[in-house]
Amino acid sequence: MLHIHKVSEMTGVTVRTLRHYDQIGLLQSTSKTEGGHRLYSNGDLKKLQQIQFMKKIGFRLNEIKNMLNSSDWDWSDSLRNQLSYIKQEQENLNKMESALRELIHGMAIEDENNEIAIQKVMQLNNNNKELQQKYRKSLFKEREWKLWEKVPNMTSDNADSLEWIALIGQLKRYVHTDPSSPKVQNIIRRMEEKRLEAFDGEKEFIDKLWVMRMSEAESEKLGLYPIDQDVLQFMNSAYEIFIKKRAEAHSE
Amino acid sequence: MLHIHKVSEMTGVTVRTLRHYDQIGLLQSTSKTEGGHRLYSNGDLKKLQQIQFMKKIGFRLNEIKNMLNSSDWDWSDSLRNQLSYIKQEQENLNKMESALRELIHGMAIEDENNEIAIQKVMQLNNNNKELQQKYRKSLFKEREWKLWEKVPNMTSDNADSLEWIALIGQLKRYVHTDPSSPKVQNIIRRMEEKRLEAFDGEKEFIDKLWVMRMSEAESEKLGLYPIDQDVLQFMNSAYEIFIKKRAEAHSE
DNA sequence: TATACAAAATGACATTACGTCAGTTTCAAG
DNA sequence: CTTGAAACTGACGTAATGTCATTTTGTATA
Repeated sequence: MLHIHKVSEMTGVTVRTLRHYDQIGLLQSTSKTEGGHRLYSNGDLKKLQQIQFMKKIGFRLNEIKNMLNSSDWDWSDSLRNQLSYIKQEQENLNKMESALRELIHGMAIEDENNEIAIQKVMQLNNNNKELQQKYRKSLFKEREWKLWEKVPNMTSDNADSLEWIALIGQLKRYVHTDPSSPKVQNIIRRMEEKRLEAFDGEKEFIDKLWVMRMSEAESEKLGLYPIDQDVLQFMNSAYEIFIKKRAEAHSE
Repeated sequence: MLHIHKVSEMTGVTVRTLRHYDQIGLLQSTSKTEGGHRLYSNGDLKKLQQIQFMKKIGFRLNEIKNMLNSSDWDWSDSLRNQLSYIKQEQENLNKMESALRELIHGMAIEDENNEIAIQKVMQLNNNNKELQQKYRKSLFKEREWKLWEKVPNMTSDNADSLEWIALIGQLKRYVHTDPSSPKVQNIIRRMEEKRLEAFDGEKEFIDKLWVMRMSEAESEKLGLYPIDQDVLQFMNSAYEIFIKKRAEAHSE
């Protein structure tokens, strides 16, 4: 069990940052002293290492949080991913090196008209961004895959799960109608009710469904949702209307 | 002459970012159309490339601005620097690769007790930060060097410059006294007067002196000021007192 | 056991480098 | 001379910390 300063020292992550990660629930120390001092375990260190990598390839903290929290997470898988990423990065740097050399030499000779070389160098930076995107995508996909693997299981032995599937199916039918219509709002209300009463293995599924709803914007960029984009978007706006209406009802 | 969208396309820097750089005076397009559309020149592209690199190694935008604006700036020098940086980065990645391999293998065998390996991997990240620091430092130093190269020149043919040197010398003598004392404040006042009446080549020097004053905090971290740290710090606090007093005098 | 002092905590506000959006103006092409 | 794409200018928003002020906790020593 390590106290916060020690962890900071070992990993180079500032104390402030660790506390922030705790606050947003990204990395909560396994235990605390009576007085509330954070005590980090070995597993916490692993998680932190994960976080560092995911940050490096451009994930936002809340995205990282979602992915790490979703129980199924394999640290050794991730390490292999990291290794492969590094190798790609190496290649990229090699390209960068020759591009720079070219530019330097070109300058000596012509000193102008090297726009093309400049472009080359700068676009290699983008290359890097693309690389990050690629790895983000692959991490995402891996996770999605594991998620949907569970669905058939659920459907087979549980009436509740069947209703979920049904609800999504219904929603699908109304995709091109008004999301504030009573029919749609009823479906949403039912979904919200079910969400609240959910438990156990199913809870996990439903939470994920909700997480997906939340990160819809991001996922659109990646274009990899198993639920059709439009259904998700529709569900999203319908849900927002639902929440708003309920809030209004409450305040009266 | 390229319009903003084209530049964005070529370099992967967003349009918003380019406008931002213009706004803060970091990269103003060489020319504009009558209607105010930005037109970027070849030189602007070079500057942008510079900016990208300096950002990569961790400079803040306003630091970059200061360094690029200070007339003496050699693009080919910088390219060589970039090349050398890249090579170091490659080495770093190699280390990272073997550290990761070690970790992956270690996991298969013992599955615990790999704290040391984790630490290794994470500290390689810091290695990267250190590398950046190192290159920041070297860029800084190069610039400082060019700056102080000018001082003898100045002193030789200009009474004003001599007074500057003298003022700094005087300040040095009072370093361990009260910065709000009349003696010190008089020196500061004289400096401020001279700063305001400065012009031409000298102006450049004085501006730089002031820039240094401003970025004292940052430079302390780097620990590379040609003017002794304590003198600068002293000058800084004395100047702040001076400004405050003047403001009070005004408001009465 | 009391005391003192480093290190931890919490909370609030600041900062950097953009993104996003809204409303307006400019430009090039037909 | 119009018209649509692309540029412009604000103004406000955001993410991931940094910074600072104040309070608590843990431990080493008297």
